[in-house]
Amino acid sequence: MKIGTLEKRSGLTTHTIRYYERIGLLPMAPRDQSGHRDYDETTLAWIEFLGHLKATGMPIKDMLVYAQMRMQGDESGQSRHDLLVQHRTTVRAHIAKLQACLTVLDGKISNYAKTISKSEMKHHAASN
Amino acid sequence: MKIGTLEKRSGLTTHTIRYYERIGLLPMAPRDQSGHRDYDETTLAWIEFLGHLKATGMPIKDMLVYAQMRMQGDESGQSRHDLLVQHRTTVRAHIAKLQACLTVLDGKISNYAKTISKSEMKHHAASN
DNA sequence: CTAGAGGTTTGAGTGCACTCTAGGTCAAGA
DNA sequence: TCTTGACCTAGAGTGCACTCAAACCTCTAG
Repeated sequence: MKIGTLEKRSGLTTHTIRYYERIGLLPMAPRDQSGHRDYDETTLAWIEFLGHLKATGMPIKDMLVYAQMRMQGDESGQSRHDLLVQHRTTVRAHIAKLQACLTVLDGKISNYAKTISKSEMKHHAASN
Repeated sequence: MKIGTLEKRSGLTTHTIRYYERIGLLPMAPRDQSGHRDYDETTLAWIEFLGHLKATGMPIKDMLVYAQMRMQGDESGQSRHDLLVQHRTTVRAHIAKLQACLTVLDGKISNYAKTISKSEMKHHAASN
């Protein structure tokens, strides 16, 4: 698969794909006879997983650590497990915080709703 | 209340407080005779609310819109309400996405856990 | 055979949200 | 009186995660 295809299938731009390779998030892609990158399906799965880490707020630094361990092979299984467990804790805390904020937001919104319906009543009364 | 006190009570640095004022997120604080900012409790409440917007991922641009409406006074009640309702939708979607990612993460983690316990069994068998 | 689409590299530029620096003023305590 | 510390302004610098530019190469269709 060429980089343009991967762009369409992964949702990353070619710019970002090359950038990820440059910094080590993606392994150096094998090149064809004319020097063009040639990807297989596993890259797509890896990018998808990186997307999950990114979506849950993991900084690139940390993804890099995970990527390094992944390149080290099987012996890093425990460390990768630990890193993900650690990250999961962070994500859970983040969700909890968002939900708390959502509650505040709800309160604020219903406050506005009350104020608005009151001012509607006033207008209604005035127009009678 | 002086800016140093507000720093302690709000959790923002004085740098950030002045920056927020510069860009219009905080109203120009009244100054005392020597030109120092003098805050009251309402500023603290406002900063706290800004914190909720920030924590839920609202960009400063949007907070600025809300801040402008707030300065316009009561007539902006409806717009402020609408903005918050809009934002709430965004936040809910964000939480849903995080939870979906969390599920993926859980799957990955239990996969690692399985692999690790298998390799433990192998080591155990080898050491027997 | 030539235009155009898509690939390559290195390095510079962008947008966001701060964060810090330099150079100054001012009030209170030793 | 002198020093210390908290405050002031304008503007420069930082870190993150891209994003784009310039100059070049290579395959394919008309």
